[in-house]
Amino acid sequence: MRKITIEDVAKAAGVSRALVSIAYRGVAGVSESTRDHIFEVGKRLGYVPNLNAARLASKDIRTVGVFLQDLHNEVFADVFDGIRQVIDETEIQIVLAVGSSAPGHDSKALDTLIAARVGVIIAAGLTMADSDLKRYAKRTKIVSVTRKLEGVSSVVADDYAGAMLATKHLLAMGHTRIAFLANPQTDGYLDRQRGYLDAMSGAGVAPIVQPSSYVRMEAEVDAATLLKAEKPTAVFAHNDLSALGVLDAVLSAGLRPGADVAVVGYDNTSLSQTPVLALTTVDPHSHDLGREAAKLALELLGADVSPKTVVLEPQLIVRASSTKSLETKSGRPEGRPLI
Amino acid sequence: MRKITIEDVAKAAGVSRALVSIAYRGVAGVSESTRDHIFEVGKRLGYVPNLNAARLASKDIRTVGVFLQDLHNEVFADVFDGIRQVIDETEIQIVLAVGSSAPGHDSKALDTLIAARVGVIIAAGLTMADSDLKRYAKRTKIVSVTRKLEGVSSVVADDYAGAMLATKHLLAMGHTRIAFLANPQTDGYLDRQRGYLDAMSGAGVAPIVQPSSYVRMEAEVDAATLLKAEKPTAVFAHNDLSALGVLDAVLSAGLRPGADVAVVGYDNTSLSQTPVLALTTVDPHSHDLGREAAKLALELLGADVSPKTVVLEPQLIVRASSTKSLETKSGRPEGRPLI
DNA sequence: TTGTAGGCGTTATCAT
DNA sequence: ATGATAACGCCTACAA
Repeated sequence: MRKITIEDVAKAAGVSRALVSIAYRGVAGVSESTRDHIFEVGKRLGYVPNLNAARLASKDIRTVGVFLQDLHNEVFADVFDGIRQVIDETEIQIVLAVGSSAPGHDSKALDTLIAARVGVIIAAGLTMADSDLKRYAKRTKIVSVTRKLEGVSSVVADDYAGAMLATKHLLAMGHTRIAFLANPQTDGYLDRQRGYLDAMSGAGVAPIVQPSSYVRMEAEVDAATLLKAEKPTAVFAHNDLSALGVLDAVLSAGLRPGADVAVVGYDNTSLSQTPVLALTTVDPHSHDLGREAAKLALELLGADVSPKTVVLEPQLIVRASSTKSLETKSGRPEGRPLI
Repeated sequence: MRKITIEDVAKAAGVSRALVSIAYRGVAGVSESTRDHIFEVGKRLGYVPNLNAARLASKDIRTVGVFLQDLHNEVFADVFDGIRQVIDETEIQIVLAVGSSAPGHDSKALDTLIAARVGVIIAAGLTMADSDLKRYAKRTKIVSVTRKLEGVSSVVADDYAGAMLATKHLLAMGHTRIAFLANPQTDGYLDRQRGYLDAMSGAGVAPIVQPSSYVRMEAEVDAATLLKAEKPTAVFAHNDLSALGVLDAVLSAGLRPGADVAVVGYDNTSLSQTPVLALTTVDPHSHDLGREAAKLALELLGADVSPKTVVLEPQLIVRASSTKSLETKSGRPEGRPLI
């Protein structure tokens, strides 16, 4: 089955290749009648434009590249939904590249996007070093999502403020032994930790920081260590996935989440929204981050806009996992306790 | 900053374009010394091969397209990991396209892949009609994952057997009022329901089927309806995400999962593995499905292999959510009860 | 091992 | 509104 090309359609429709191209791109320059005719012929022949040829020939790129750090973390699915919602309203195409929980995978993914000659890259969750990211930004237009860097257009939630909210919530609940389960210190995401530290010192309470990772199982182990060594009455995890690990550790220790140990996550993934887990968390509005990033990317695509940063206000979502008074079994509007 | 091309590298290195091409493709035909020299020059100039041009020019495609139904369902992340593990060992590129929980999105995604002229498509979780899928299979080489269809190469777990295992497990636990929370009847995935039905009729027990969807929130509502109307002592959900909804509904009804109502899911996503949820489920070995699919795709890429079907044996994973005897608070090897 | 030249399927510029 | 014709950057025989 030979691939049919624009020429086949042109010949069959009795017009030039140029007209077929114009018709399929949806730009002005064809009469309605011939356009309809071209489409009819094209459909009959089963013509599908060759994107490779199109991208090679076209000057102004009609493609945005999207990088997502990890498909196992639903945050990135939320971000992607936002991106797609905006992009789908245009004629622009998306090329997707994904990393993994392993570091170093992200520069490989960016390389793929660059090799595809996308007009702009929306990168969500980069963990490469600042210097590397800046080097990439020099070669290509980049919109960084969730990761802020001077000189690079970025769309972020105010993680510092979000972490403040979460920590202050725990302080207000009367906790004094509040631990922070941290992400790797080298990944460029330290605002949550800073917010926690400043909220703690602002209240004159000693901080407890337990280093951990992005993997739930490791978070569980680290949380178990933490519980045994520090006996905190509250744990604030750097994201929802890790918070799940904390819940596990709390249960394993024979304690009751929400009652004996308050647990707070970050991201407001659908996981935390589940009544079974009822995880108190901070909502960075991931979907909106994606939307904003896409809008910014579209601007970038058109012209050379100077770097811009969009910051969204996070929101604290209080659920049963951090609410001691909720330890009874009675029904409640915002979720249910675990125990 | 003008994009630098293969010609720039050739000129700077004092060789022909062909040699540079050969060098970068990693095929035989260059002396080691000149290859090193070419790479050195290329790196200095910041040369990145243009994939669009490469794909346009090359006869034998070095690209596989991957379609994933829904980024919000971790099963597809597992499948993708398996695919990538195999593909990453080759020089072959992956082009990714994703659908959504909304139907009809998948044919659009496949179109993108076809437009990118990938050599073969690995499609995980297609929900289009059989007839549509067959039509696509006529135009392009397709490996269907999780969805089996005659005449199309596919890699699947034996869902019928898996559902049998799950249902028989519940029967063995002494349940007689076992309900099945079903996926949409139009999506091409009915084996799980068939397995359930046959296991039930085999035991001479009346089945209870509650239609539902892929969205957790809807599953929760449907499960609530089910609990009230049928008062089942066990619910087998078509996948883990829906099972989570069932857990929610059970708790909302003031019942205890595992003790009052046994809950079983399907997929063995990391969600179900979490001790907090401790969800009994069926493991379709998603990662292996991805691996097998990738291997098959690589074969297809090389030659015109006739359609082949790979079937993996699923495995029942028993956890606390379906084990009545686990309703105490004592420690246990496989997870912990919810209550 | 190295170089030459034609072609891949579009887009874009310039006429008409 | 339509058509002719260079690019676009790379691959691939083929020749040397």
